[in-house]
Amino acid sequence: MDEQLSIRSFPRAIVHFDGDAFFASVEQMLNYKLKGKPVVTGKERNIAASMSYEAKRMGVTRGMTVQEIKKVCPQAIILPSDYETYSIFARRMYEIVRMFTPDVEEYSIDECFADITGLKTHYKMSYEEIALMIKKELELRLGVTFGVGLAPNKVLAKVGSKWQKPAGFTVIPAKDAHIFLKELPIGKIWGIGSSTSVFLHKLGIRSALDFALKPLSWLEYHKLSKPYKEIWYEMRGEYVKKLVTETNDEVGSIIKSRTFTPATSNRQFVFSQLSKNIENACIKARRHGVLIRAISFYLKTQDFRYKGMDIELPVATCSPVEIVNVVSKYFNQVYSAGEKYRASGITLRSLIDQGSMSLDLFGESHRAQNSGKIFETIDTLNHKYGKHTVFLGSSFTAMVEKQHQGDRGDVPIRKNHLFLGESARKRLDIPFLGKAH
DNA sequence: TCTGGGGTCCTAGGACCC
DNA sequence: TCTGGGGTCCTAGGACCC
Repeated sequence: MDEQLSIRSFPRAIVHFDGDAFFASVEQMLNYKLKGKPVVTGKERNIAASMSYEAKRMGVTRGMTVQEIKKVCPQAIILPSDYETYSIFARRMYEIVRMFTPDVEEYSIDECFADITGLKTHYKMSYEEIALMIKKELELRLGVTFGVGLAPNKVLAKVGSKWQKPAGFTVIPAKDAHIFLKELPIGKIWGIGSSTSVFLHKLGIRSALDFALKPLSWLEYHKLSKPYKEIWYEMRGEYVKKLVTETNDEVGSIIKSRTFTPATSNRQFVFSQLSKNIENACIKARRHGVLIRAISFYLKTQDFRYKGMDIELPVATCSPVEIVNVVSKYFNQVYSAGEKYRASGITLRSLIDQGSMSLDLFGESHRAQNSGKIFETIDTLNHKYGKHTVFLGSSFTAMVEKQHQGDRGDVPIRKNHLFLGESARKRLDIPFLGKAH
């Protein structure tokens, strides 16, 4: 029954570190009054994003609304997420692990992988002892506990780090992999999502072991693609998925999207939401010092259908005005008056380093860059006087309108005006920079 | 669980070229 | 002129992750 998977030597020692209830734990670490209490983050969205173990014990689960949380756990302390602080803790986590080995993959804000292969002689310790030593160091220095898995590869290390919940440590040698995989529904494996789970279920695969025991020809027959073959190899104890140890701070794309409640068919409102997303995305692009050569925008209908367009920009830019202009040209091809929309989003694609820009024959990119300079100045203003001090006229509705106040479709807003936000106007005692009509 | 927000990677298939 | 084969590049869309 417990047929063994192919037994191999232990060529690699991969460790996965997974911060327990990371956001909530960081909050508890920073404020001793929160220790031992049910802490939940995600207040800004009214949805539980991370819960301390005290809150979990009371029945708070991920995705629960604030009202539901208060019902099951009236003492819950609900805090807004503070990603900047969590990121600082994440960087410290990477640094601490790097004190032991340079081969570290910064996988996410609360997880990383480390390759400790070959360090046994250096530390005069077993791999288990080394992994435990790093775990202790992390917990001591960060004040957050970690789930840790040690295995011959990333997939099994992931299984290990989740095996025992708070502060667990689980070693999965290749020869024992079947013991763990037998207990695990296939959908719990990293990289096997709901779609593939359904597909595999139809083929009679229930546990991860069911999948691992199929021959490779079976995977090929059912046209499973490369990522699934890699997972299959790793479940059988092989090392296939390499650690990504180069830290690249360059971004491939930038996405900004926002849901508005309730869903609406107000064209101006939807467009201004999109405009605001474009502004926010461009702020991020400028912070990264990149220019944008292509974009996608989409609207999400009330019943969760996506409609969108991909557009190449005439010039590379980081100016939201350029992009809002382009989007306004195509907006009606996506928007239909009878439809209700619940969200809009923008993706900035084909990003290039600002330094590498060259002028075209007609000085077009020069114009775009100057426009970007204006927005760098605005970034400075916004930094000094508060977020959203200056914003585009096309975002006006999104900035000031409370949706419930009803349609304001009759307010004429000029697209390319910059507005000063409320707080700055008060402080500086000046009217709108550009007047709406 | 009727469903946030920000990302990456992979594949199929079309366009184009030799 | 017709036909076939093969390679590269690009994009749309799906799937998955935290």
